[in-house]
Amino acid sequence: MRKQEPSPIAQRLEHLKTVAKDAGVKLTHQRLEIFAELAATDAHPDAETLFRAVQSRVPTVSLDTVYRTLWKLHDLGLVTTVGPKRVSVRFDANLAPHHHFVCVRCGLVRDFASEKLNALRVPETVSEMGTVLNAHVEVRGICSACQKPKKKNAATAANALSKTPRTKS
Amino acid sequence: MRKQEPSPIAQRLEHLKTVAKDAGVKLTHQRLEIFAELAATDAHPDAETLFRAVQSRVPTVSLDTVYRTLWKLHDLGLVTTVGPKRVSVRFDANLAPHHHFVCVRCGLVRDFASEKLNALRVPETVSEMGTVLNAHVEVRGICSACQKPKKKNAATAANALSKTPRTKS
DNA sequence: TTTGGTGCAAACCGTTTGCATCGCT
DNA sequence: AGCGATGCAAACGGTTTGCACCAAA
Repeated sequence: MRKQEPSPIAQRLEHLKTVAKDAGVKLTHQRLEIFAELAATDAHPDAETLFRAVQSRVPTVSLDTVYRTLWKLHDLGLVTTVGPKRVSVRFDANLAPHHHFVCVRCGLVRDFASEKLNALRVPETVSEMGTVLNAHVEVRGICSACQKPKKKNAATAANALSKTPRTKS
Repeated sequence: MRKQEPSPIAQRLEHLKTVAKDAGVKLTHQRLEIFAELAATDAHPDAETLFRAVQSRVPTVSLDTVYRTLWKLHDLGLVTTVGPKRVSVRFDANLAPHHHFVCVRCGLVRDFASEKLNALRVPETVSEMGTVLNAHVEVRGICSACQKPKKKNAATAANALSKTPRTKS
């Protein structure tokens, strides 16, 4: 997946078709529209925003379908979600610069320190987006607890929420 | 979780006292307990988790107080939240490695690319936490739209959600 | 026909808010 | 007394789920 292609959106649609066919899921009109809408933006819309957008072209679509489609695409590894998890707000009293390890399976978030990473500089491009306050690295992975299926105490302190592990990748 | 330091927790509590006194907010028993609980962990608990923890020592506290306290501490700059915003899940169809600029005011999230940042390596410490899948940089700041108070189109495509801007005051 | 997808409405759950009370200054 | 903080319960809003219907294989 290099860049410089004329249309990453088209590519994404192509990828969608491949994966969908491969997985045996139907590519309905709604699903195509929803994915197309999402693939065409980098604004990381939420379900409702996508819903409204799609609705203007497919008036019969329902919000539920948007949700179901998005999670299905997520299961297929075609879309990701931003942030640690689709759950509650999480708080942090550590004001010192630090970074996050996020378990995509259980939602656990743990800090780690790194002088090197603290010192990283962001490209000037970002300045055009707004004033930078700070930056940190977010590492995604599977935490140790989640790797041993024996233990069920997945998140140690931050779970009790895993129903259908929406995780894919 | 080692504590060779003179205890960052104590430091945080000290900071809390200073800031609170300075801002003229009362440091009630509940607030102290809630903050202490949060300051003592790096597990980034959610409100309910903190609630349960505090409850064992202060059986009379209510979940509402935990919420109100946390947001108050947030307003005072004593705690931060993890993730883009305390709102809906946001989706992303961009599977290529990329990074995020997040506006802390309106919640806008935009992508930016950077070869250098793509190449960053995380310290080995992280491996102890779990298997690393990927890593990206999350930059926090104020987006251009939010900086001009004249325009009300804060998030351009990703808002319509700001009620009481919990941001500072 | 069988199966998966969709729409609708109700259920769920995390979070917020109105209001009366309580405690500190 | 005055005022902020708290607890309770109700309200809210985003997300999920059960169920019946529809469409494609």
